[in-house]
Amino acid sequence: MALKNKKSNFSEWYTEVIQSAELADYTNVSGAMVLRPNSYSIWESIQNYLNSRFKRDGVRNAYFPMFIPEKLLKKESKHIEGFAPEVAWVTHAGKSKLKEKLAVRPTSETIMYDSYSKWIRSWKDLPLRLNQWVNVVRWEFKHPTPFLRTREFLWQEGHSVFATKEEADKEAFKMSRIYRDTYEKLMAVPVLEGLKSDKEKFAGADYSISLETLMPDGKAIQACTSHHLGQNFSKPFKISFLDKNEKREFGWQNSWGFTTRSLGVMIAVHGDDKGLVLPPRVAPNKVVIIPILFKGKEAPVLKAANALKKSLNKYGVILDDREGYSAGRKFNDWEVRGIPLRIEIGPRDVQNKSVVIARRDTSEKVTVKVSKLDSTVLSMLKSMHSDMFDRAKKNLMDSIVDVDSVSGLKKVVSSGKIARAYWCGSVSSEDEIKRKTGAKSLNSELRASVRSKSCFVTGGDAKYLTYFGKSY
RNA sequence: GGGGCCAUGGGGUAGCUUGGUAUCCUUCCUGCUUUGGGAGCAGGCGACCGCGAUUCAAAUUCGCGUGGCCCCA
Repeated sequence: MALKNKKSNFSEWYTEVIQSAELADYTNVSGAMVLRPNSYSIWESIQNYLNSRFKRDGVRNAYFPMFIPEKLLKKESKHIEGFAPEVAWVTHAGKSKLKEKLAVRPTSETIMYDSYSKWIRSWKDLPLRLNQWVNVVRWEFKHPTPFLRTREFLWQEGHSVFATKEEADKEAFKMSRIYRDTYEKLMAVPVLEGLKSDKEKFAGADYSISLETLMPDGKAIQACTSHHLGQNFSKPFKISFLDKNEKREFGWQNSWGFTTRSLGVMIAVHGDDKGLVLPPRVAPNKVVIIPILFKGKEAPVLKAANALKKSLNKYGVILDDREGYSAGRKFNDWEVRGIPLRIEIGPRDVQNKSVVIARRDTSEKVTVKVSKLDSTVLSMLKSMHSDMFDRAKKNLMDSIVDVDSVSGLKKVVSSGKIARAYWCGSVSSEDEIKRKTGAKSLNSELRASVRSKSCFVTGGDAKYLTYFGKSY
């Protein structure tokens, strides 16, 4: 069963990869999908990585309820304004109507900060930095796509309170850095890090830092976000403390989240016409061993294959000793699932004390002596990661085009690329861009010099060097 | 937000115009023979999205619902 061509028919290719690699499945509820073990185990790799980074930094995990009373959700006006159209409500228990309807969390600022206000009394209680791994529900009416846009998804959301704005600022950028490492060092996905525009920032934030990248169909996608909330929530939620001078102050807050959308981005960026290609560091199983069995000569090959499995166990090895399937069939089975390295061992190899190793991303095959297997596997996994990242990075960079007019921007984004321009950042000019080109701002460079540059829309002073694109 | 297309075994499909007990491929199961790139032969399990209407008879026509895909903003 050959897959659709990724380049010419991305969305069908994407759907097919997800089905044939057994990553996810649809359910009877639109936009609610099953994460099958093949994708959930990748999510677990991401969890492990993020948890270790968070904990090393002093963040602790907790759990808050999924039901948020209506009046809590409404406490911060911009926040509820942004989320209201997508909130799913619980209104009944059995046949009886609830006195106050309950929101199924679209995000947990409001329920967490209600607790925070009770716990924080003194400067000694700060900083408070908690994270939770949960599901959230946002009842969108755009077409759902597995991982990329679903009505229920999994994420981690971190929520912190600091005594000063400076500390909060520092953390917001640090978290963005951790996310960037997760994409780039774990998943080999290059991203653009930058500031969201006033129009596109999180509902209730002072500013949002995001990571953005480009999908193979030429649409950009927001990969994750880290928000500085200022005192926008601490005031209505009364998160205040007595400082060292016995003065009552409101806390400075951040929230930051990383979702299962990242799996979709990774699948799309790295997959090819044979199926999924897993970056080695997220792959729960990095190696599959396929014994080549000939009738009457099975025993020595299987014995050698089992010995290999034992010696490579730390990489998470699958030994495919299923009977009745041809070797070629097994090759294809594991290629669809994206296992980074395949080791073939047959009678010829047993004789020579060698094996054949094939790389999933390049299809390159090498024969190595068993004595050098461990070091070869290690170095192949390493170069596979960096090659995958470099290829994707080059592709992303080649897709960025500088423009200095709205018509120029339209041309670039219509050709499936990302436009970059000096920009004033105003909501009105972003509305104009959207209307004339269908593109949105993605984010703006954190460290670009904009001195004496003028805005490509209004001609006034530019404040940002900004990326624009059609987007998910 | 606006417009268009579609729904048939686990996956992919034919049949629909012109109503008559559903086609083919694949997966899966059994057996034999195979295995260095999706093996072969024989046999087997498995389906018309839901509700209603028209009709002797509905996968096919009509209405409503549910779900999916595409295009435009």
